[in-house]
Amino acid sequence: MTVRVRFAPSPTGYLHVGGLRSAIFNYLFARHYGGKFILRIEDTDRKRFVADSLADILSSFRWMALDWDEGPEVGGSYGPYLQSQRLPIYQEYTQKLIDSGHAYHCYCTPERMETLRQEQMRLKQNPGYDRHCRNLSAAERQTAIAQGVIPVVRLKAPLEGVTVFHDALRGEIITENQTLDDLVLMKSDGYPTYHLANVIDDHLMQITHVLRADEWIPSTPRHVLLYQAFGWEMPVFAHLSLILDPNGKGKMSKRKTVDASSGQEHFVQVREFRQAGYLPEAMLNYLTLLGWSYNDKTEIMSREEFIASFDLKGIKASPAAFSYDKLNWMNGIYIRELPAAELARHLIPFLEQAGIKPTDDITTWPTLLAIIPLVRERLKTLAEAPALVDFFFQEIGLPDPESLQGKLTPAETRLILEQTRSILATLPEFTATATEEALRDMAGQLGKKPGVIFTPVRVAVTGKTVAPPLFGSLEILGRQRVDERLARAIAQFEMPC
RNA sequence: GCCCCCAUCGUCUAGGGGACCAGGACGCGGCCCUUUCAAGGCUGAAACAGGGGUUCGAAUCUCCUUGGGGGCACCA
Repeated sequence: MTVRVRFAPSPTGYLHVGGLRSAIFNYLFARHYGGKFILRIEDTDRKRFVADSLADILSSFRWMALDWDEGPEVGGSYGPYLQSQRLPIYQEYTQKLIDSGHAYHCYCTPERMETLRQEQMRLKQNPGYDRHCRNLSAAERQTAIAQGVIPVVRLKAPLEGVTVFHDALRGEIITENQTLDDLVLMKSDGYPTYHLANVIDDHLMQITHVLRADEWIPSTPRHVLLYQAFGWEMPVFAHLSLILDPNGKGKMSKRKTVDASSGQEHFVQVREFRQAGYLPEAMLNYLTLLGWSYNDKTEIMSREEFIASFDLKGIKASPAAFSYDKLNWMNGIYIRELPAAELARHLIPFLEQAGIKPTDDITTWPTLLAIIPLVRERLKTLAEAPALVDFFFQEIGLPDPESLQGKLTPAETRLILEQTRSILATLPEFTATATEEALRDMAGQLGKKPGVIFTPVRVAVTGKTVAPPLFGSLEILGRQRVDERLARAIAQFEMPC
């Protein structure tokens, strides 16, 4: 039997990082066992439908290189893979349930359901359908139909006994049937609910393993009831623990937040991570290790290594808090491991978005490729690059005198800048080693520590107190531009402030 | 309120009766390297939620308590 698993998002919003992790687990599981990874779109809620969310899901998958074997845009022999295109199937199977006595029409209006719910809350009873229509007489049914009420179809859940299912991660989960109510299977708009569509499709698509989020555990017994009503064999269930907010309090938020103390933005949508300059490889690595582990040592694993070793045994049942700190660290590692040309290619869109055009004017401006060795290990995300390298590609503003000075006096600063300018102007070769040697000599002659005199030069040339390594930067900027920037910095000290 | 799930350093985790006065990683502190910032190296602080069992022996098995999380829609 070949393994067949699915990820089944509903297109009600952009793909969430929690959903992505479920997708990754399914994907790795399928690839490990040489099975099929199916993408099915559960678009049965017409009210919450978001038009471009399907496109977002697909593009997020492509970005992550989670290739699906069956689903939208690739097809497959168990389609269609959009539930909205499978309505006749659900109707057919619903009728079977009605015919076999496992389901019934319910004519209760939304208004009645609302008052019922409020009454139950008032009496501190458990909310749930009171089975009002479960045993309607023919006359009562006729009256409702005559009034033009469009019914829903409900499952006739057993009133006593227990429903048991086996979760691959947690063992037996037993539910008292009296805690289950008669859930809606078919809505009055003719669309199935998740519960019905999910069971029918998993069966028809021959899904062997259902790896889905923890939050589905409470409704699984109802799914089991449906499998039993249809007389179908159940898939293996494995419920994945939830991802918690970084503080460990509650399910990870659906909206981006900003951490008050660190200022770190807490992204939640896959597209946000992408825009913030995280690499898909890092996301895959981090997310897989959030809830699954290989051993007590390994932190960095490639996709191939994950595929080779991923299975249900390594999955933890307890929820896990998302750590942006650790993701940042890991993303930095992946950035550093990227070949220079590859990193440059990744960086270009981020630079362009910041108004930097690294490909323009390469005769007068430096090439991105030359800069990469200087900045590579300073990046945690791609989005940090523009602020670090902008001075290579565009003019800088007038350097701030206080930053230029550092701990020096204005007179000392000016002297250093002037001497630097004249020394660099006479250097036969404008290389990193030559400029460094020259400035170190100069420091010795001035009786200053080298680091002290590098500061004004750095600020003059880069406009920043924190910048890539100075001498490499000088070489890339070139003699003429360095000279111009030194001159402008010196001018700062010619007029009294 | 009712039902369900979970429980090792702040966080992610290793651990499945003796190999553990609990190992790794992120983060945090210190030192080294160093032109700033990083990166890197070394190093330090930091956990078995509590209480009953079972056992010669429990982080590991069991029960209870506590804590945390999730679910109770004509949403998925």
